[in-house]
Amino acid sequence: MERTTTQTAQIRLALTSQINSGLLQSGMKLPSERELSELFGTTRITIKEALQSLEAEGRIYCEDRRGWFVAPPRLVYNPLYRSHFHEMVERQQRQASTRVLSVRNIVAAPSLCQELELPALSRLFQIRRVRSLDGRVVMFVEHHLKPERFPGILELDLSQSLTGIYQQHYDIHYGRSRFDIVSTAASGEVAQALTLGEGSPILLVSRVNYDQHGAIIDSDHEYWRHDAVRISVDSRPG
Amino acid sequence: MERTTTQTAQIRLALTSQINSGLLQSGMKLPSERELSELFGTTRITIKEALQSLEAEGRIYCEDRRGWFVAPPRLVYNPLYRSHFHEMVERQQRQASTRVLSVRNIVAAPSLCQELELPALSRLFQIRRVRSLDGRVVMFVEHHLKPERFPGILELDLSQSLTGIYQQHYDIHYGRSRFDIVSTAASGEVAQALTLGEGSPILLVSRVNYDQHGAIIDSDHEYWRHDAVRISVDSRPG
DNA sequence: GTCATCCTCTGGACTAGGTCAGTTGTGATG
DNA sequence: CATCACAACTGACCTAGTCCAGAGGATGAC
Repeated sequence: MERTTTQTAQIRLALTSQINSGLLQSGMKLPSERELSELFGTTRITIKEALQSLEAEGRIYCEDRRGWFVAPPRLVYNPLYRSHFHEMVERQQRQASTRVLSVRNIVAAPSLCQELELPALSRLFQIRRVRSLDGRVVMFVEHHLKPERFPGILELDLSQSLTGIYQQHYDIHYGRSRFDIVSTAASGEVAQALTLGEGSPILLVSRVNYDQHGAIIDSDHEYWRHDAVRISVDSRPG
Repeated sequence: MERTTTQTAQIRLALTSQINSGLLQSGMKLPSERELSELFGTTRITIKEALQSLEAEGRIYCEDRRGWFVAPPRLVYNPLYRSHFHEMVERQQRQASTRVLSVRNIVAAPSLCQELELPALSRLFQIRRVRSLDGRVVMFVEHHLKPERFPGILELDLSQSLTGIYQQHYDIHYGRSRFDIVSTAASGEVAQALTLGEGSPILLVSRVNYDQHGAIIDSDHEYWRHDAVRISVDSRPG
């Protein structure tokens, strides 16, 4: 009974080398947990632990009751530019799509009032969308807009780029922006939208956007599948 | 047998409300997994799952064979300024410390050559350090410096701020910087240095630093405990 | 051809234990 | 009073299963 490393580490190693060698390619399905447990002569719990640590590394991902898949390369994303998502994705030779989940006129939660420097009990437009990369949902985003700046926006086709709509319909251009990144866990609607289990690690990018005159216009809360993105910031853009 | 939510979710809820209410304060130890499993009438595996999801959320953290603790507030960190770590921490009314792990003259790995725009097989100074926040190790960092720019630096006291040493001894000041953030998993030395299990989620901040003339001077790879930090970037610093 | 139905495969959630290896406090010993 | 050995406690790691619900394909009625 050798114990140079743990069993979990051995399974992890075996799978990573398969991926690195190209035998398991991006998007391919791994054998089922049951098959793997037989293959490695262990229990599903041990297999699951190995799989979860590879998931944490961003090498593989899980689709609920469908199986485990090799993770595609990360999307490179600079949150300083609120660029058109589709454009950014296409520049990286990938395919993007956006789906609107809901559109509402809500009373702002306290944390939102603070974030957008609003008085208590202000109203806001809330837009919830999911964005996919090569057919896989990678981000859930919640936008909150100041209603007085965007009359009638909720009637437009919001599966387009908001940046584009702002420019074309409201003559608003982005200026400064400010963002925070925290590594946290999916829960509730976020978990559901990203088809993740409750408690899966995700990356939350919260951004407050200012217009060309320095006034706050809206905020975004982007919940990214942690393995789908590489955040890249340059203090002096080329 | 009620099944409004899962058992895991109930345990998570019970613990979060205890933390929110202040009954469990920052840094306090939770009961052991065994105690909790008795308390909630379930098995250790289920308890562990709940604990891990709270860990992913950043509410609690685990110390190897010591127990689970309530996580302290996150450090706010702007990687665009390579500020003095100690200064930054103290501005946030926290306590910082740095420990040097190793100091070496190495042959650069291919990925490093690329990152620092070096020819193949270049030599580099490598400095490895861990940094603590209020006594808890929160970050493992690996610096790679161009040797020709820093003669004799390996003989200095490297538990100080590198930024300070650069300024005082070499008259080098930071200009532009560029950084990437990916959410990944701890392994090997990183896991050990941060006293994390293999496969625990961490935040890797990779930075390339340029001097006041725009020449590359060094790079850092910072491996952060994911629950210890909030990355915060403002495109127009106040 | 279309659509509902069923059946199989998947991971999700859970039980009920076990051994091992660090960590820590306690108490005896010098 | 310091120090060292030891026992108790901790999470790490593992076994060997059960039952459930969603996803997806095959099948068959219309």
